[in-house]
Amino acid sequence: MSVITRFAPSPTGFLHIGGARTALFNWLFARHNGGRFLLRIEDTDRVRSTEAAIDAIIDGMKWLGLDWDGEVVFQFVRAPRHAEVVDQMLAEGKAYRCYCSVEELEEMRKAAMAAGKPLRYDGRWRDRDPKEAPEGVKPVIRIKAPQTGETVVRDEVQGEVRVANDQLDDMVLLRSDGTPTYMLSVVVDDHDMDITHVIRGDDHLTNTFRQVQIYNAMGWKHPSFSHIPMIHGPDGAKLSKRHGALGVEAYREMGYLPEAIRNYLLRLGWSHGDDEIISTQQAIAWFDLGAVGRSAARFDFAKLDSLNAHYLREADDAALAAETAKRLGVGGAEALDRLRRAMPGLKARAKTLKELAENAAFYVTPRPIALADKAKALLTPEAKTLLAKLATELAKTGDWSAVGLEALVRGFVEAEQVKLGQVAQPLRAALAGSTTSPGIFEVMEILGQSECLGRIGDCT
RNA sequence: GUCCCCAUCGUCUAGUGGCCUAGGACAUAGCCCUCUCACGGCUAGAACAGGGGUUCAAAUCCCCUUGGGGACGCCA
Repeated sequence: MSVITRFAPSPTGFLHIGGARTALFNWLFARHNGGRFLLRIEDTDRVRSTEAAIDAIIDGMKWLGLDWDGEVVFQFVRAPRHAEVVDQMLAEGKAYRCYCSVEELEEMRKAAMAAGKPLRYDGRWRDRDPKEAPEGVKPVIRIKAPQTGETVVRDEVQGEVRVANDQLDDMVLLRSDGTPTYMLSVVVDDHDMDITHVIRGDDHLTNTFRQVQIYNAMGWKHPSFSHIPMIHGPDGAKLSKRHGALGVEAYREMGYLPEAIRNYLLRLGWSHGDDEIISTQQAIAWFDLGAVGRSAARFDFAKLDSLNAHYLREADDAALAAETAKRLGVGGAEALDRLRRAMPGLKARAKTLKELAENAAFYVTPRPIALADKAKALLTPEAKTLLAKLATELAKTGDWSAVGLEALVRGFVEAEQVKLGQVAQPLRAALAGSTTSPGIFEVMEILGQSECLGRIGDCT
Protein backbone atom coordinates (compact mmCIF):
# COMPACT_ATOMS: atom_id res chain seq x y z
CA MET A 1 0.00 0.00 0.00
CA SER A 2 1.44 3.34 -0.94
CA VAL A 3 1.77 6.13 1.55
CA ILE A 4 -0.72 9.01 1.63
CA THR A 5 -0.23 11.88 4.06
CA ARG A 6 -2.03 15.15 4.44
CA PHE A 7 -1.69 18.58 5.93
CA ALA A 8 -5.01 19.80 7.29
CA PRO A 9 -4.89 23.37 8.59
CA SER A 10 -7.94 25.34 9.58
CA PRO A 11 -8.08 28.68 7.77
CA THR A 12 -8.55 30.85 10.82
CA GLY A 13 -5.18 32.55 10.53
CA PHE A 14 -1.92 32.50 8.65
CA LEU A 15 0.28 29.46 8.18
CA HIS A 16 2.30 29.68 11.37
CA ILE A 17 5.68 28.14 11.99
CA GLY A 18 4.36 25.11 13.85
CA GLY A 19 1.95 24.34 11.06
CA ALA A 20 4.73 24.77 8.56
CA ARG A 21 6.74 22.13 10.35
CA THR A 22 3.82 19.73 10.43
CA ALA A 23 3.37 20.28 6.71
CA LEU A 24 7.08 19.74 6.12
CA PHE A 25 7.14 16.44 8.00
CA ASN A 26 4.10 15.16 6.12
CA TRP A 27 5.58 16.26 2.83
CA LEU A 28 8.95 14.71 3.58
CA PHE A 29 7.43 11.44 4.68
CA ALA A 30 5.30 11.19 1.53
CA ARG A 31 8.19 12.11 -0.76
CA HIS A 32 10.54 9.73 1.01
CA ASN A 33 8.12 6.89 0.41
CA GLY A 34 7.15 7.88 -3.09
CA GLY A 35 3.64 8.47 -1.83
CA ARG A 36 1.14 11.28 -2.07
CA PHE A 37 0.86 14.43 0.03
CA LEU A 38 -2.59 16.00 0.17
CA LEU A 39 -3.78 19.39 1.35
CA ARG A 40 -7.11 19.68 3.10
CA ILE A 41 -8.52 22.94 4.36
CA GLU A 42 -10.57 22.37 7.50
CA ASP A 43 -13.09 25.12 7.10
CA THR A 44 -16.00 23.67 9.00
CA ASP A 45 -15.96 26.61 11.39
CA ARG A 46 -17.87 28.96 9.11
CA VAL A 47 -17.51 31.94 11.39
CA ARG A 48 -13.77 31.90 11.83
CA SER A 49 -12.69 30.61 8.43
CA THR A 50 -11.64 33.28 5.99
CA GLU A 51 -10.69 33.50 2.36
CA ALA A 52 -7.60 35.51 3.30
CA ALA A 53 -6.39 32.76 5.59
CA ILE A 54 -6.84 30.17 2.85
CA ASP A 55 -4.74 32.30 0.53
CA ALA A 56 -2.10 32.82 3.20
CA ILE A 57 -1.82 29.09 3.78
CA ILE A 58 -1.56 28.27 0.11
CA ASP A 59 0.97 31.04 -0.53
CA GLY A 60 2.98 29.91 2.44
CA MET A 61 3.06 26.31 1.25
CA LYS A 62 4.16 27.39 -2.19
CA TRP A 63 6.82 29.68 -0.86
CA LEU A 64 8.19 26.88 1.32
CA GLY A 65 8.28 24.63 -1.71
CA LEU A 66 5.88 22.10 -0.20
CA ASP A 67 3.91 21.02 -3.22
CA TRP A 68 0.84 18.91 -2.67
CA ASP A 69 -0.71 16.30 -4.92
CA GLY A 70 -4.11 16.72 -6.50
CA GLU A 71 -6.66 19.37 -5.76
CA VAL A 72 -7.04 21.09 -2.42
CA VAL A 73 -9.86 19.47 -0.48
CA PHE A 74 -12.27 21.78 1.32
CA GLN A 75 -13.81 20.07 4.27
CA PHE A 76 -17.00 22.09 4.47
CA VAL A 77 -18.31 20.86 1.14
CA ARG A 78 -18.10 17.34 2.50
CA ALA A 79 -20.56 18.07 5.32
CA PRO A 80 -23.33 15.96 3.72
CA ARG A 81 -21.02 12.98 3.71
CA HIS A 82 -20.19 13.55 7.37
CA ALA A 83 -23.89 13.68 8.22
CA GLU A 84 -24.41 10.48 6.26
CA VAL A 85 -21.87 8.70 8.44
CA VAL A 86 -23.67 9.92 11.54
CA ASP A 87 -26.98 8.65 10.15
CA GLN A 88 -25.41 5.26 9.80
CA MET A 89 -24.13 5.35 13.36
CA LEU A 90 -27.54 6.41 14.57
CA ALA A 91 -29.18 3.58 12.67
CA GLU A 92 -26.74 1.10 14.13
CA GLY A 93 -27.27 2.38 17.66
CA LYS A 94 -23.73 3.70 17.89
CA ALA A 95 -24.82 7.27 18.38
CA TYR A 96 -27.75 9.02 20.02
CA ARG A 97 -29.51 12.37 20.31
CA CYS A 98 -28.73 14.57 23.27
CA TYR A 99 -31.01 17.44 24.26
CA CYS A 100 -28.83 19.05 26.90
CA SER A 101 -28.63 22.81 26.92
CA VAL A 102 -25.28 24.58 27.05
CA GLU A 103 -26.15 25.76 30.57
CA GLU A 104 -26.72 22.22 31.70
CA LEU A 105 -23.37 21.22 30.23
CA GLU A 106 -21.63 24.08 31.97
CA GLU A 107 -23.08 23.05 35.33
CA MET A 108 -21.96 19.52 34.71
CA ARG A 109 -18.39 20.65 34.18
CA LYS A 110 -18.40 22.82 37.27
CA ALA A 111 -19.75 20.02 39.40
CA ALA A 112 -17.18 17.59 38.05
CA MET A 113 -14.37 20.03 38.74
CA ALA A 114 -15.57 20.50 42.31
CA ALA A 115 -15.88 16.76 42.86
CA GLY A 116 -12.40 16.12 41.50
CA LYS A 117 -13.75 14.12 38.63
CA PRO A 118 -12.85 14.37 34.96
CA LEU A 119 -14.69 17.08 33.06
CA ARG A 120 -16.99 15.03 30.96
CA TYR A 121 -20.55 14.73 29.76
CA ASP A 122 -22.40 12.34 32.07
CA GLY A 123 -24.32 10.51 29.35
CA ARG A 124 -27.74 11.49 30.65
CA TRP A 125 -29.39 11.09 27.24
CA ARG A 126 -27.45 7.99 26.33
CA ASP A 127 -30.18 5.57 27.27
CA ARG A 128 -33.05 7.93 27.84
CA ASP A 129 -36.23 7.54 25.87
CA PRO A 130 -36.25 10.04 22.97
CA LYS A 131 -39.94 10.58 23.74
CA GLU A 132 -38.84 12.57 26.77
CA ALA A 133 -37.16 15.09 24.51
CA PRO A 134 -38.05 18.68 25.36
CA GLU A 135 -40.15 20.51 22.82
CA GLY A 136 -38.49 22.68 20.25
CA VAL A 137 -34.95 21.74 21.23
CA LYS A 138 -32.71 20.65 18.42
CA PRO A 139 -30.47 17.86 19.65
CA VAL A 140 -26.81 17.25 19.03
CA ILE A 141 -25.73 13.77 18.07
CA ARG A 142 -23.27 12.09 20.40
CA ILE A 143 -21.29 8.93 19.93
CA LYS A 144 -22.12 6.04 22.21
CA ALA A 145 -18.57 5.50 23.35
CA PRO A 146 -17.40 2.45 25.27
CA GLN A 147 -17.59 3.01 29.03
CA THR A 148 -15.28 0.28 30.19
CA GLY A 149 -11.94 -1.00 29.12
CA GLU A 150 -9.36 1.23 27.54
CA THR A 151 -8.49 2.77 24.22
CA VAL A 152 -4.96 2.23 22.99
CA VAL A 153 -3.09 4.20 20.39
CA ARG A 154 0.12 2.86 18.99
CA ASP A 155 1.86 6.08 18.00
CA GLU A 156 4.91 6.00 15.73
CA VAL A 157 6.55 8.77 17.69
CA GLN A 158 5.11 8.59 21.19
CA GLY A 159 4.92 4.83 21.45
CA GLU A 160 1.97 3.04 22.99
CA VAL A 161 -0.39 5.43 24.72
CA ARG A 162 -3.47 4.20 26.54
CA VAL A 163 -6.31 5.76 28.42
CA ALA A 164 -9.18 4.28 30.41
CA ASN A 165 -12.46 4.68 28.57
CA ASP A 166 -14.19 6.03 31.66
CA GLN A 167 -12.02 9.11 31.28
CA LEU A 168 -13.57 9.82 27.90
CA ASP A 169 -17.12 10.96 27.31
CA ASP A 170 -19.68 10.72 24.55
CA MET A 171 -18.41 13.48 22.29
CA VAL A 172 -20.59 15.49 19.96
CA LEU A 173 -20.51 14.34 16.35
CA LEU A 174 -23.12 16.61 14.86
CA ARG A 175 -24.03 20.02 16.24
CA SER A 176 -27.63 21.01 16.81
CA ASP A 177 -27.53 22.91 13.52
CA GLY A 178 -26.62 19.67 11.79
CA THR A 179 -23.02 20.58 10.97
CA PRO A 180 -20.24 18.12 11.79
CA THR A 181 -17.67 18.68 14.50
CA TYR A 182 -13.96 18.51 13.91
CA MET A 183 -13.64 15.07 15.52
CA LEU A 184 -16.12 13.59 13.09
CA SER A 185 -15.03 15.29 9.91
CA VAL A 186 -11.36 14.65 10.42
CA VAL A 187 -11.99 10.94 10.83
CA VAL A 188 -14.39 10.65 7.90
CA ASP A 189 -12.14 12.65 5.61
CA ASP A 190 -8.96 10.83 6.56
CA HIS A 191 -10.79 7.59 5.92
CA ASP A 192 -12.35 8.67 2.63
CA MET A 193 -9.09 10.17 1.40
CA ASP A 194 -7.29 6.90 2.18
CA ILE A 195 -4.80 8.65 4.43
CA THR A 196 -2.31 6.04 5.61
CA HIS A 197 -0.26 8.21 7.97
CA VAL A 198 -1.53 11.02 10.12
CA ILE A 199 1.36 13.22 11.23
CA ARG A 200 0.34 16.18 13.37
CA GLY A 201 1.17 18.19 16.48
CA ASP A 202 1.00 16.38 19.78
CA ASP A 203 -1.71 18.72 20.99
CA HIS A 204 -3.88 16.22 19.11
CA LEU A 205 -2.61 13.21 20.99
CA THR A 206 -5.47 13.02 23.45
CA ASN A 207 -7.97 13.75 20.67
CA THR A 208 -6.72 10.64 18.99
CA PHE A 209 -8.40 8.38 21.53
CA ARG A 210 -11.74 9.89 20.67
CA GLN A 211 -11.07 9.62 16.99
CA VAL A 212 -10.10 6.00 17.32
CA GLN A 213 -13.49 5.39 18.92
CA ILE A 214 -15.16 6.74 15.80
CA TYR A 215 -13.04 4.52 13.56
CA ASN A 216 -13.97 1.58 15.74
CA ALA A 217 -17.66 2.42 15.70
CA MET A 218 -17.61 2.52 11.92
CA GLY A 219 -15.51 -0.61 11.68
CA TRP A 220 -12.80 1.30 9.83
CA LYS A 221 -9.12 0.63 10.09
CA HIS A 222 -7.41 3.72 11.40
CA PRO A 223 -4.28 5.19 9.89
CA SER A 224 -0.90 5.14 11.55
CA PHE A 225 -0.53 8.07 13.94
CA SER A 226 2.55 10.17 14.59
CA HIS A 227 2.28 13.01 17.06
CA ILE A 228 5.20 15.34 16.76
CA PRO A 229 6.16 17.63 19.62
CA MET A 230 5.21 21.25 19.56
CA ILE A 231 7.41 24.27 19.16
CA HIS A 232 7.69 26.58 22.13
CA GLY A 233 8.92 30.13 22.44
CA PRO A 234 12.44 30.92 23.72
CA ASP A 235 11.03 31.04 27.25
CA GLY A 236 9.56 27.56 27.06
CA ALA A 237 5.99 28.76 27.05
CA LYS A 238 3.62 28.30 24.19
CA LEU A 239 4.73 30.03 21.05
CA SER A 240 3.20 33.45 20.89
CA LYS A 241 3.29 36.11 18.24
CA ARG A 242 5.96 37.86 20.19
CA HIS A 243 8.25 34.86 19.79
CA GLY A 244 7.79 33.54 16.34
CA ALA A 245 4.31 32.18 15.98
CA LEU A 246 4.24 34.42 13.02
CA GLY A 247 2.95 33.54 9.63
CA VAL A 248 5.56 32.25 7.23
CA GLU A 249 5.09 35.42 5.23
CA ALA A 250 6.56 37.31 8.18
CA TYR A 251 9.70 35.19 7.94
CA ARG A 252 9.82 35.90 4.26
CA GLU A 253 9.56 39.60 5.03
CA MET A 254 12.36 39.36 7.57
CA GLY A 255 14.55 37.97 4.84
CA TYR A 256 14.71 34.26 5.53
CA LEU A 257 15.15 31.83 2.69
CA PRO A 258 12.72 28.91 2.36
CA GLU A 259 15.57 26.42 2.28
CA ALA A 260 16.86 27.79 5.58
CA ILE A 261 13.42 27.58 7.16
CA ARG A 262 13.04 24.02 5.93
CA ASN A 263 16.43 22.99 7.27
CA TYR A 264 15.79 24.71 10.60
CA LEU A 265 12.34 23.25 11.07
CA LEU A 266 13.57 19.81 10.11
CA ARG A 267 16.25 19.83 12.79
CA LEU A 268 13.74 20.92 15.39
CA GLY A 269 12.68 17.55 16.65
CA TRP A 270 14.33 15.39 14.06
CA SER A 271 17.95 14.47 13.63
CA HIS A 272 20.25 12.41 11.49
CA GLY A 273 23.32 11.88 13.66
CA ASP A 274 25.39 15.04 13.84
CA ASP A 275 24.24 16.44 10.51
CA GLU A 276 23.22 20.08 10.66
CA ILE A 277 23.20 21.35 7.09
CA ILE A 278 20.74 19.11 5.32
CA SER A 279 19.62 19.76 1.77
CA THR A 280 16.06 19.02 0.80
CA GLN A 281 17.29 16.14 -1.34
CA GLN A 282 19.04 14.62 1.65
CA ALA A 283 16.06 15.31 3.85
CA ILE A 284 13.82 13.34 1.50
CA ALA A 285 16.31 10.51 1.36
CA TRP A 286 16.82 10.37 5.12
CA PHE A 287 13.52 11.33 6.70
CA ASP A 288 11.93 8.77 8.96
CA LEU A 289 9.38 8.92 11.74
CA GLY A 290 11.51 6.84 14.08
CA ALA A 291 14.06 9.62 14.43
CA VAL A 292 11.49 12.22 15.46
CA GLY A 293 12.10 13.29 19.05
CA ARG A 294 9.43 13.33 21.71
CA SER A 295 10.12 16.52 23.60
CA ALA A 296 9.07 20.04 22.71
CA ALA A 297 11.65 22.33 21.15
CA ARG A 298 12.20 26.02 21.68
CA PHE A 299 12.32 28.33 18.77
CA ASP A 300 15.73 29.98 18.41
CA PHE A 301 16.22 32.83 15.97
CA ALA A 302 20.00 32.76 16.40
CA LYS A 303 20.22 29.29 14.95
CA LEU A 304 17.83 30.14 12.16
CA ASP A 305 20.02 33.15 11.39
CA SER A 306 23.12 31.05 11.14
CA LEU A 307 21.42 28.57 8.84
CA ASN A 308 20.04 31.40 6.76
CA ALA A 309 23.52 32.92 6.47
CA HIS A 310 24.73 29.60 5.15
CA TYR A 311 22.07 29.34 2.47
CA LEU A 312 22.54 33.00 1.60
CA ARG A 313 26.18 32.31 0.79
CA GLU A 314 25.14 29.43 -1.43
CA ALA A 315 22.45 31.40 -3.24
CA ASP A 316 22.76 32.67 -6.79
CA ASP A 317 24.21 36.17 -7.05
CA ALA A 318 21.91 37.40 -9.79
CA ALA A 319 18.82 36.25 -7.90
CA LEU A 320 20.09 37.84 -4.71
CA ALA A 321 20.83 41.08 -6.58
CA ALA A 322 17.31 41.16 -7.97
CA GLU A 323 15.79 40.56 -4.53
CA THR A 324 18.02 43.22 -3.01
CA ALA A 325 17.11 45.75 -5.69
CA LYS A 326 13.47 45.05 -4.98
CA ARG A 327 13.90 45.58 -1.26
CA LEU A 328 15.86 48.76 -1.91
CA GLY A 329 13.31 50.01 -4.36
CA VAL A 330 15.87 50.60 -7.07
CA GLY A 331 15.69 49.62 -10.70
CA GLY A 332 17.91 50.03 -13.70
CA ALA A 333 20.40 47.76 -15.34
CA GLU A 334 23.40 49.58 -13.92
CA ALA A 335 22.30 49.30 -10.32
CA LEU A 336 21.40 45.67 -10.81
CA ASP A 337 24.76 44.93 -12.37
CA ARG A 338 26.58 46.66 -9.56
CA LEU A 339 24.67 44.67 -6.97
CA ARG A 340 25.33 41.44 -8.76
CA ARG A 341 29.05 42.07 -8.91
CA ALA A 342 29.07 43.16 -5.27
CA MET A 343 27.05 40.16 -4.12
CA PRO A 344 29.89 37.75 -3.27
CA GLY A 345 31.33 40.31 -0.87
CA LEU A 346 27.94 41.32 0.43
CA LYS A 347 26.32 37.97 1.05
CA ALA A 348 29.18 36.72 3.21
CA ARG A 349 28.36 39.55 5.62
CA ALA A 350 24.62 39.18 6.01
CA LYS A 351 22.36 36.79 7.84
CA THR A 352 19.11 37.78 6.19
CA LEU A 353 17.96 39.36 2.95
CA LYS A 354 16.90 42.36 4.97
CA GLU A 355 20.37 42.83 6.36
CA LEU A 356 21.80 42.17 2.93
CA ALA A 357 19.77 45.00 1.47
CA GLU A 358 20.79 47.36 4.25
CA ASN A 359 24.45 46.59 3.68
CA ALA A 360 24.12 46.89 -0.08
CA ALA A 361 22.38 50.24 -0.09
CA PHE A 362 25.50 52.37 -0.36
CA TYR A 363 26.40 50.77 -3.69
CA VAL A 364 23.34 52.20 -5.34
CA THR A 365 22.71 55.37 -3.38
CA PRO A 366 23.11 58.52 -5.49
CA ARG A 367 25.71 61.09 -4.43
CA PRO A 368 26.22 62.66 -2.09
CA ILE A 369 25.78 59.68 0.20
CA ALA A 370 24.88 60.15 3.82
CA LEU A 371 27.68 59.47 6.31
CA ALA A 372 27.12 57.67 9.57
CA ASP A 373 28.41 59.47 12.66
CA LYS A 374 31.23 57.02 13.12
CA ALA A 375 32.21 57.50 9.51
CA LYS A 376 32.25 61.28 9.93
CA ALA A 377 34.50 60.88 12.94
CA LEU A 378 36.98 59.02 10.78
CA LEU A 379 37.28 61.91 8.38
CA THR A 380 39.65 64.06 10.40
CA PRO A 381 41.41 66.98 8.76
CA GLU A 382 44.55 64.81 8.43
CA ALA A 383 42.54 62.02 6.87
CA LYS A 384 40.95 64.40 4.42
CA THR A 385 44.36 65.71 3.40
CA LEU A 386 45.53 62.17 2.76
CA LEU A 387 42.40 61.33 0.79
CA ALA A 388 42.74 64.41 -1.37
CA LYS A 389 46.31 63.49 -2.12
CA LEU A 390 45.31 59.93 -2.92
CA ALA A 391 42.52 61.17 -5.14
CA THR A 392 44.92 62.87 -7.49
CA GLU A 393 46.73 59.58 -7.95
CA LEU A 394 43.48 57.68 -8.34
CA ALA A 395 42.43 60.10 -11.03
CA LYS A 396 45.51 59.25 -13.05
CA THR A 397 45.42 55.47 -12.94
CA GLY A 398 44.27 53.43 -15.89
CA ASP A 399 43.94 50.20 -13.93
CA TRP A 400 40.69 50.26 -11.91
CA SER A 401 40.77 46.69 -10.76
CA ALA A 402 40.77 45.65 -7.12
CA VAL A 403 44.23 44.19 -7.52
CA GLY A 404 45.58 47.26 -9.29
CA LEU A 405 43.98 49.59 -6.76
CA GLU A 406 45.39 47.69 -3.85
CA ALA A 407 48.88 47.98 -5.35
CA LEU A 408 48.36 51.67 -5.91
CA VAL A 409 47.11 52.37 -2.40
CA ARG A 410 49.81 50.24 -0.79
CA GLY A 411 52.41 52.17 -2.74
CA PHE A 412 50.79 55.40 -1.63
CA VAL A 413 50.81 54.58 2.08
CA GLU A 414 54.43 53.50 1.86
CA ALA A 415 55.39 56.79 0.27
CA GLU A 416 53.37 58.70 2.84
CA GLN A 417 54.83 56.70 5.72
CA VAL A 418 51.40 55.84 7.09
CA LYS A 419 49.66 52.58 7.84
CA LEU A 420 47.21 51.09 5.40
CA GLY A 421 44.38 51.47 7.89
CA GLN A 422 44.96 55.21 8.11
CA VAL A 423 43.98 55.49 4.48
CA ALA A 424 41.64 52.55 4.08
CA GLN A 425 39.30 53.55 6.90
CA PRO A 426 38.73 57.17 5.79
CA LEU A 427 38.38 55.86 2.28
CA ARG A 428 35.71 53.44 3.47
CA ALA A 429 33.93 56.24 5.26
CA ALA A 430 33.88 58.37 2.15
CA LEU A 431 32.87 55.61 -0.24
CA ALA A 432 30.48 53.54 1.87
CA GLY A 433 29.45 56.16 4.40
CA SER A 434 30.15 53.62 7.08
CA THR A 435 32.95 52.15 9.16
CA THR A 436 32.24 48.67 7.91
CA SER A 437 31.93 47.35 4.39
CA PRO A 438 33.27 44.66 2.10
CA GLY A 439 36.96 44.93 1.21
CA ILE A 440 37.67 48.50 0.22
CA PHE A 441 39.43 47.67 -3.06
CA GLU A 442 36.53 45.51 -4.11
CA VAL A 443 34.18 48.35 -3.24
CA MET A 444 36.24 50.74 -5.36
CA GLU A 445 36.31 48.44 -8.34
CA ILE A 446 32.55 47.95 -8.28
CA LEU A 447 31.74 51.60 -7.70
CA GLY A 448 33.97 52.66 -10.60
CA GLN A 449 36.49 55.41 -11.01
CA SER A 450 34.30 58.46 -11.50
CA GLU A 451 31.86 57.51 -8.73
CA CYS A 452 34.73 56.96 -6.31
CA LEU A 453 36.42 60.23 -7.15
CA GLY A 454 33.09 61.96 -6.82
CA ARG A 455 32.40 60.49 -3.41
CA ILE A 456 35.88 61.34 -2.18
CA GLY A 457 35.41 64.85 -3.52
CA ASP A 458 32.10 65.13 -1.67
CA CYS A 459 33.81 64.92 1.67
CA THR A 460 37.24 66.44 1.28
C1' G B 1 -9.60 19.34 39.19
C1' U B 2 -9.00 14.67 35.86
C1' C B 3 -6.22 12.34 32.12
C1' C B 4 -2.08 12.18 28.61
C1' C B 5 2.92 13.45 27.06
C1' C B 6 7.88 15.15 27.95
C1' A B 7 12.89 15.87 30.75
C1' U B 8 21.31 15.50 28.10
C1' C B 9 25.40 22.13 27.79
C1' G B 10 21.83 28.90 27.53
C1' U B 11 19.32 26.67 22.73
C1' C B 12 18.76 22.49 18.94
C1' U B 13 20.47 17.77 19.55
C1' A B 14 23.94 12.75 19.25
C1' G B 15 23.53 8.81 22.55
C1' U B 16 18.86 2.80 21.99
C1' G B 17 23.31 -0.96 28.96
C1' G B 18 29.83 -1.24 28.47
C1' C B 19 32.86 2.54 22.69
C1' C B 20 30.90 8.50 27.51
C1' U B 21 36.68 11.55 32.09
C1' A B 22 28.98 12.41 27.38
C1' G B 23 29.98 14.05 20.84
C1' G B 24 28.25 17.91 17.21
C1' A B 25 25.83 22.61 15.91
C1' C B 26 24.10 27.60 17.30
C1' A B 27 25.13 31.22 20.89
C1' U B 28 29.12 33.16 24.30
C1' A B 29 34.59 34.26 25.37
C1' G B 30 39.72 34.31 23.73
C1' C B 31 43.42 33.81 19.87
C1' C B 32 44.88 33.66 14.58
C1' C B 33 43.83 35.78 9.69
C1' U B 34 43.14 41.15 8.45
C1' C B 35 42.06 47.79 5.32
C1' U B 36 36.87 47.62 8.72
C1' C B 37 33.00 44.18 9.38
C1' A B 38 32.03 39.46 8.25
C1' C B 39 33.82 34.65 6.51
C1' G B 40 37.33 30.93 7.79
C1' G B 41 40.70 28.39 11.36
C1' C B 42 42.06 27.18 16.45
C1' U B 43 40.95 27.16 21.74
C1' A B 44 37.83 27.64 26.17
C1' G B 45 33.74 27.48 29.48
C1' A B 46 29.01 24.99 29.42
C1' A B 47 24.57 19.36 30.38
C1' C B 48 22.73 13.59 31.71
C1' A B 49 16.46 17.68 36.97
C1' G B 50 16.44 15.01 42.11
C1' G B 51 15.85 10.40 44.77
C1' G B 52 15.33 5.28 44.87
C1' G B 53 15.83 0.58 42.52
C1' U B 54 17.38 -3.46 38.47
C1' U B 55 22.42 -4.95 36.72
C1' C B 56 29.09 -7.07 37.07
C1' A B 57 27.96 -2.28 34.47
C1' A B 58 22.91 3.04 33.56
C1' A B 59 22.53 9.35 30.33
C1' U B 60 20.43 4.77 28.50
C1' C B 61 15.64 -0.03 31.86
C1' C B 62 11.75 0.43 36.20
C1' C B 63 9.39 3.42 40.24
C1' C B 64 8.63 7.98 42.91
C1' U B 65 9.29 13.28 43.30
C1' U B 66 9.91 17.81 40.93
C1' G B 67 9.53 20.80 36.74
C1' G B 68 7.46 21.83 31.82
C1' G B 69 3.73 21.06 28.08
C1' G B 70 -0.96 19.36 26.19
C1' A B 71 -6.14 17.73 26.28
C1' C B 72 -10.72 17.89 28.76
C1' G B 73 -15.86 22.94 23.53
C1' C B 74 -22.36 22.27 19.81
C1' C B 75 -13.18 25.48 18.14
C1' A B 76 -10.06 23.11 14.99
